[in-house]
Amino acid sequence: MPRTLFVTSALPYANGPLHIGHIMEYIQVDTWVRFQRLRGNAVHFMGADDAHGAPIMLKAEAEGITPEQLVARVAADRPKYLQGFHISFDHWHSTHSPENTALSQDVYRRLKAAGLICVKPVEQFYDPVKKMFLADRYIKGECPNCHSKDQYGDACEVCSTVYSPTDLINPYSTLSGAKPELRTSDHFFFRLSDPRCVAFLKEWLETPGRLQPQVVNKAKEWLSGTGDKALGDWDVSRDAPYFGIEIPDAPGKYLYVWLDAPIGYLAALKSYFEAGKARANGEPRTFEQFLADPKVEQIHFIGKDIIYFHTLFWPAMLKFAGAPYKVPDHVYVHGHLTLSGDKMSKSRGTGLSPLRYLEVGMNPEWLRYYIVAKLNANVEDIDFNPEDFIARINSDLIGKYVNIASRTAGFVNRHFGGRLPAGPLESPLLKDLQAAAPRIAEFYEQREFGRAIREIMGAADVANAYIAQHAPWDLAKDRANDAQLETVCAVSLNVFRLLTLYLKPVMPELARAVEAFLNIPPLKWDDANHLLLDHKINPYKHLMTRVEAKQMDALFGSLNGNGATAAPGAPAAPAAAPAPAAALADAGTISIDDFRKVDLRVARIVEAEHVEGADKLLKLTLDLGTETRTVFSGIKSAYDPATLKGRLTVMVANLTPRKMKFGVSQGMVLAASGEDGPGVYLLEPDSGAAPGMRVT
RNA sequence: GGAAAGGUAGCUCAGCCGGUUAGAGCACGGCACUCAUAAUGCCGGGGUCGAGGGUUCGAGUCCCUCCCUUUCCA
Repeated sequence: MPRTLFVTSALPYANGPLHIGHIMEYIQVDTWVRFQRLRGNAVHFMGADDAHGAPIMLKAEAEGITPEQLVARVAADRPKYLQGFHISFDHWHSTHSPENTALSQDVYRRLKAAGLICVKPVEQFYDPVKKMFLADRYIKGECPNCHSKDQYGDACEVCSTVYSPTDLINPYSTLSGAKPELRTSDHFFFRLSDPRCVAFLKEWLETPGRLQPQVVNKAKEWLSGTGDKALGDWDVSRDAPYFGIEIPDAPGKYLYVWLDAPIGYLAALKSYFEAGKARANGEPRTFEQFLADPKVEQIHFIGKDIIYFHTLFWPAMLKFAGAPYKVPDHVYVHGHLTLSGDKMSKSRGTGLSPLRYLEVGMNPEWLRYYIVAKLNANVEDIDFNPEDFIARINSDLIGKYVNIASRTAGFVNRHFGGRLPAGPLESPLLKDLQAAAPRIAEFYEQREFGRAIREIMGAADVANAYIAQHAPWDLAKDRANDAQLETVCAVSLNVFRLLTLYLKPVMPELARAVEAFLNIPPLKWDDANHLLLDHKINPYKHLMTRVEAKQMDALFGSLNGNGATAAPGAPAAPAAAPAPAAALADAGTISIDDFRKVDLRVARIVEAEHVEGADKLLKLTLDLGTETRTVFSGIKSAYDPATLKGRLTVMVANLTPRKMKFGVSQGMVLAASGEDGPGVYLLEPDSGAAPGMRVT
């Protein structure tokens, strides 16, 4: 009996392009989904942009466009990535959509009717200039503990003290610079602490097989916390102005983005049904019928950073909204991707750019294979290591797997007119490999991808030893050996066919090429039960190329070259320019798109001060028009802080913030300097430029 | 400060409920082979399994303490 699966990946925030972390998750889900399809299960794989919230509203404002325009622009960018890495979503939608508005308001009304929404006054900082309430991250001030300046409203990055924004000394809005005032406003809360919710969640969490054990432990920690760790009610409203969905019957109040975001899963599904795509995919029922069916498995893949929302709020929301809403059957959590052991920046996506990966012409299936080979069912981070990547791809895929076909297909074409014999093939090797199908399937099913790959590559090793042992090149020297030669090649190519099937969830395009080579219809999992005999194959063309070190250089070039070694916050980023002529020759060229990635802005130095204990750094406070930044810059030798105040300069505004001994540097200012002689010269725009202007 | 996960060969990782000389792939050395876009096969060197205690006939595997990494929480 085939299963029916409604599968989602986490919705990416629509304030910027997809980064490698998203791609890693998509590769995991896509592999699992493709495996399910191969097995004959019905899969409806949904994705969408998470389009609401203050950050998007403010970013759009800073760019002088509407939030709608911003999310539309970001959405237009998605297919490049999804198609590029062969991610087979059945539908992609947005939380900024009529479907999501209707569903979110519906869920809200039902929760309210169930008595699970309450109103409480909340006192919060308000920006009188921007005329809006401020989330903690938009408030800065002096740490009440260590008195470091410019600390965020939730915690001090210097002394790690945690406090609330109201504890800050001399707080200011990072949006306008204004002094925020405390104001009170009514907020709506989802009563997660209601005994009904707690009882339900306990049961939901403890259902065997639903969640990974580590995830259950984590969620239960939150659920059963006492005292100040007790599970609190969830503030689900925000005051206007807010880019989001209006709360029914509450003018000026909007649903918090985290309420409508997961409902976006359902909105995508609804849109998919209404567009007729579900029907085209073999699902005749309506959206409501489908959703309400307890046999439909609702499965969410997410990263470990959002366990909280998906194991507490989300199931509780669905449960108490009632039919046709249904609680998730599974939430599968994965770890993050690190780059040679270093954490990648989530927001900036530095490190490994998926777009660059595609642009330098690297094969997307290499990355799919590499990531899948390292994934397991645990909530563990996996590491991307360039040398390891090259070794793994070249040795596993080209040296072992593809090589099996490459080294035997020639004989079949030269000696037997491209025809495989009628058999039967009595081969323990093939028998074992066929017998491995259920085991490998179970590994895929359980998301133990690394084990599946080990099993598959182990078989490839055996096959190569088999070929070496039977030496078809020796057999080919004498026609008397034809029968044996034919058998060796037929066994080898049948091994290759089975390995291709087992790898097909990971490398669909390669599998397609192999199917063309073998002249067969698309492989399904059940095809492991029989062999390919008495069959004409096509001439072999090589199926996959090796990774070259220079491709990795191209992928990471700009990072390994100078960015990683130059002290962030220091001026002149490209390592203290040597002889200019040489530097120009060595630098290579970049595209205009590469250049556009650098967000250069005019900034006014509103504050410049010495840093105690630092012999090169000055601490600069920069006004960017819409916000202020703190930047540590190595220009102490050349400038007296007093002379810098009020001057305009140019800064890199989208540089990953870097924690330094003295605080966090949120960008860098540009300055010229000679080879090793003295002198650092701060850049300054011509008169008329204003803080926040882009430099292009 | 509390919690979780992890720390096994140069690199990336396996090692189920404790059991004999700790494994694989890559890298490295030697040999073989030449069908395959130098791919493949065989052999080999290489690990005090983070440190220190303990339980046990026996511990990488269980218990305690500590160190390091990453993450979460207040």
